[in-house]
Amino acid sequence: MSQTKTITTKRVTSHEVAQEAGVSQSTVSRVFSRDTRLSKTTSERVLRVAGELGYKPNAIARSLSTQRTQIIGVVASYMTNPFFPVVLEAFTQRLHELGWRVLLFTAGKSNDVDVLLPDVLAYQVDGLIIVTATLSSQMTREVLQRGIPVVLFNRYAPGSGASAVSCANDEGGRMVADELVRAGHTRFAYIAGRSDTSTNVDRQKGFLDRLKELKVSDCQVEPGDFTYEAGFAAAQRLLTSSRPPDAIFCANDITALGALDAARKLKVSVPNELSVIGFDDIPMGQWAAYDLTTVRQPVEDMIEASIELLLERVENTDLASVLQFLPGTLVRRGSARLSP
Amino acid sequence: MSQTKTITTKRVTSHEVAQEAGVSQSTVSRVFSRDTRLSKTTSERVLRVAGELGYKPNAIARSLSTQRTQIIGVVASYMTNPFFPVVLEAFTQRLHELGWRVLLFTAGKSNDVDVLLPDVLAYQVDGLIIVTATLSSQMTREVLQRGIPVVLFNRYAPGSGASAVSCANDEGGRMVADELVRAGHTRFAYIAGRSDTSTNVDRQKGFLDRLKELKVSDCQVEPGDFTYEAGFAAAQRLLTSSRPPDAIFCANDITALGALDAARKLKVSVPNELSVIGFDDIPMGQWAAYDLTTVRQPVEDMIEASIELLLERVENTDLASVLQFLPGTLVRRGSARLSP
DNA sequence: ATAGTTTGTGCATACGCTTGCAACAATTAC
DNA sequence: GTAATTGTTGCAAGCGTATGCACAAACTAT
Repeated sequence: MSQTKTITTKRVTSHEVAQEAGVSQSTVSRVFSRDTRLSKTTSERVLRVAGELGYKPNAIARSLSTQRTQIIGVVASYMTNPFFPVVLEAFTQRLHELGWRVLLFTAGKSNDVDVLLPDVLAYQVDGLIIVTATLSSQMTREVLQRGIPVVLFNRYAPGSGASAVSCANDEGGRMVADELVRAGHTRFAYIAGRSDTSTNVDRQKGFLDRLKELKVSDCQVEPGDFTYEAGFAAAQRLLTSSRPPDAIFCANDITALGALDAARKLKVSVPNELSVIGFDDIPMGQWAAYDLTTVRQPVEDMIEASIELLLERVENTDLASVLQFLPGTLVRRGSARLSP
Repeated sequence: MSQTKTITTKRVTSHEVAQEAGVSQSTVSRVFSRDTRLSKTTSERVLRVAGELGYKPNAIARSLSTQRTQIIGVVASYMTNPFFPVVLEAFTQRLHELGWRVLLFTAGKSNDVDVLLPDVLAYQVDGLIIVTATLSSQMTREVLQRGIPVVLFNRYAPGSGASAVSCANDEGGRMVADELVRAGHTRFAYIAGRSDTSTNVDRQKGFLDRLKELKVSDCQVEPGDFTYEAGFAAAQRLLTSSRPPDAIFCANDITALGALDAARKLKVSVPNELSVIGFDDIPMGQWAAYDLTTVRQPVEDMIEASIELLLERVENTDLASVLQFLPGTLVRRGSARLSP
């Protein structure tokens, strides 16, 4: 009378597999932990039975037992800046390949990671990657004290105890200054990002410092917040001012795109009358409408380095924190008039 | 001689809190489960002690005990299409507000969710949201059989047993056809997305069906894959053909942006000579350079509906699956010449 | 043949929490 | 005053897996 296999929701446990295969639960466990000393025969039999029953070890139970969740908490937001989604996707994929899972956290409007963190910690994440926002030094200490290593991506906080991987932003800024001056530009502007980020501070400082070194004093700084809208507005202000710049360096690419659109709207010819350079190298920079010259962050390498730093410290909690800066490279496209 | 508080990594458990507070472990547990019948005094004392010791209930242990992880698995990729990051961020945030956590999965190049899923399931997620890619009907059945409800977002698979929330794509396509015809366009084109997605199929079908109903037969269909590059290439082909269209409907916004850039490059005036309409309403459509007319997906409502559908089924596994289609709305901007 | 190894498996406990049930104290009813 | 009721708390048994230790069997070495 068995018309169909009854749709029992009951989960299959290692005990049931053990019983069915005529071995102990520990043996089943060992089969799935790839414990060595196990006879081929039992091992195969267990695997076969497990397959038939549709058994998969319960990661939660395993986590409780091993004191390791294999989960990495990732804090990321600002998804409207195309740089972050791409980074998030790459992190997730790579970590997955390496056998780790990603618990995702998004800082809301408040951008207050400190509020999120207790929830993250409750899930006993083995490590923490912070792609967006910063966390208070107090919170960082608390996390690290629990033995959970933290890696900041694309930002850093020296003395916090958290490791960090970032692009060499100051050098990037200096490089841009060099190139623009060398190509004969004379009136400069910098459209800033949020002033409370190391990213913006360093890019700005590198750019301005290098200009000063090159005896250039003519550089206006417009405030911004890393958005397209800010870039558009700032560029509009600059280009309609009494003394418009002939070169604008933007805190990031999305800001630069805004600046380019402002130039287009004002019929300022790029790159003849105006050079625009961004920072990040997001995919959209390559679009025909923009063809953006920019400083490329070595994203792949940065992610690889972040993961390596993190996992090292998951294995060995005693390792000291490390700040790592990877050099960016100038990508020459059509939005800036540069010497070859 | 105690120079500094020793940095013991040892986690604080409810037992320690219990001991310190002079109560049983169960009492501590009850305090944190907001169990009612508890005297104010003990409750407060426990909370105070817990605070001093920095105790937070271990969510993993709790999950094992309650058979509920409070974790929702989310599958999302294609982060280069700005539509998805925004959706992902919104999902994450909303679920977090409601007390759930998000385990993120990204389908790699292979786009094969079926491979990922066992890993997802091992973590005993309480529910599954699939924003990107589809999973085989066999896999769906397997998941549902384990009592894990699945909601597909922005796609659907009738008969699979998975619930789904999607925009009314066919209606959207019809609406676009209506508007374009009404405004007097005569030569139409559709730049498609990936042909194996319900999203593309329905938008295309709605558009073409409605054109036919309106006795319009002049409509070319160009293949595409939901990317900017595809939109650019397809539009270029169309606009340089012997009989270029005066209206292009694109499978999604990012494709439409590519089409617009192709038009700009070819000096085809928009919207005078050519109308372009997209689908999604991504933030970039509002940019000055594009000012894209498009069909807006009611993302907020769709997300809210998805979550409601999912959580209902987490509570009550017996509920039947539901397909829900929410109407999109036409956002009139400058990229299309339409009647008011 | 005997002692010493190695190999393969089971037993039992731990991981940190939830929760049904029992027990006790405090209250109320009579 | 005793009995019934209510309000608080503790006891103990899970949840599903990992793993140290013990033990039996199968080999080596002598």
